[in-house]
Amino acid sequence: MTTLGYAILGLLSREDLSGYDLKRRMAGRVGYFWSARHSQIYPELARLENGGYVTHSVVEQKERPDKKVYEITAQGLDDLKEWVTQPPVPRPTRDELTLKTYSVWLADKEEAARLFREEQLRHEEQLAHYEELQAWMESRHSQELRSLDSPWFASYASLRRGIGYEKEYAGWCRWVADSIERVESGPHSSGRIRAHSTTEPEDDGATQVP
Amino acid sequence: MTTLGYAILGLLSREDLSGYDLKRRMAGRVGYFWSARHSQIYPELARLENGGYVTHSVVEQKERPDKKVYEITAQGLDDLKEWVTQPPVPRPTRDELTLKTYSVWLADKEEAARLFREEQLRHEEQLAHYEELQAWMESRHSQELRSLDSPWFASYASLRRGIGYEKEYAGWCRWVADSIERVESGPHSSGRIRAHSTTEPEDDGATQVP
DNA sequence: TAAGTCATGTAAAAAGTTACATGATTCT
DNA sequence: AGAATCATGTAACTTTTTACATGACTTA
Repeated sequence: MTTLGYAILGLLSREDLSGYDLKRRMAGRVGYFWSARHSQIYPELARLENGGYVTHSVVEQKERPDKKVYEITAQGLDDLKEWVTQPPVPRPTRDELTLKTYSVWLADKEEAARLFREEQLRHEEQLAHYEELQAWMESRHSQELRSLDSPWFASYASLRRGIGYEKEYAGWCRWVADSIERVESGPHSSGRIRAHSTTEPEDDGATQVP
Repeated sequence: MTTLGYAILGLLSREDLSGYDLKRRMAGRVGYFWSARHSQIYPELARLENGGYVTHSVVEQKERPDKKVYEITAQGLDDLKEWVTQPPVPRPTRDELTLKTYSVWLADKEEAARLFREEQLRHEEQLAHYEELQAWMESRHSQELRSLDSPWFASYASLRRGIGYEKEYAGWCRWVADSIERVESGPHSSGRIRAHSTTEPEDDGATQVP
């Protein structure tokens, strides 16, 4: 079973949904931490059904195309429950902005400052959006948030991760942008630095910087 | 040009390296925010050379196999500089632990608490490792850290991102684990909640929770 | 009437992981 | 003697993205 499969089961454990519905959930909500396009969702649903994790029934609609509504099976629910507490398979981080940062010493400083200021804004906007959701949940679902068996608690816990992530990311962007703007017209070193100096320890392949 | 290509160029802008050296850098250092296996690195180096971004020379070694040492070209350096300040292509977040959290309401609470406690530890260990590097950089390279044109500044800025990320992640794990442990033997709601209650707004496909 | 939503699929390409393959030297 | 390191590649597979494909109905 793939992680995408569990993402789908996680949604179906809360409500019965069509492939189209799942696509929309993967754009917002769950999409904040796991996303997929419809071209990935439809084949995955077929695989899940083949494996006995979900079943579907065709719902005929007037004025709208018919749809296949998927429901999680007892087996699917059991598998999902099991998976939740298994340690996640370690995936390497891939963050393009941090990678750019690693080469920012080569870049035009004005453009670099603009980049980090822009990214700071992006993350602050996302944070504001999350905080709206948080306020809404805390006001309208304060009871359920305290029950570990409620999906609202689970949603809330995930949301808190998003909030912490965006807050930290925005703050870091601000720090980088500030650092660049402060020193922008300050003292300069003489161009590129290549070939390590003698004070640097030899590379043992694991513990060195930069 | 792929992001992996720029990751390689970012390393080669600092020192000339063989494919094997690059593989090691991608395991630590740069690997903290962009990683690749050697099976991806060797073909990418060939593509980069084909495009005129790098050149190589064979270095014969006694007692060790000969190696190809790659050097960045003027064109490669220009391209890298340009790329650094371009806004990163938005990539969807994929975080398996947060996805698991979304379904944690279904899980055994004792096992769930153990999971988040373990993950907290993992992130605290990574944080400790980063903070060692930080202390080392601040003591041995305090001058270069203030120069925007120094690769040490760039490494330091990237490292600060890693520190913030791990600190926030560990803190969130602790919060989840604490939440579960505090209420573990508290009041229970009656099993699964399916089919949304009437107080929930209809899904407009973008702004709803959970 | 043009754009957008609802609805479901397939195909091709790119990116990334795991496995296959080889061979010398060095450390335990 | 066996495991690990140095060194470079290819092949197969999985995952993800982008593009192709269709068609009815609704809103601007």
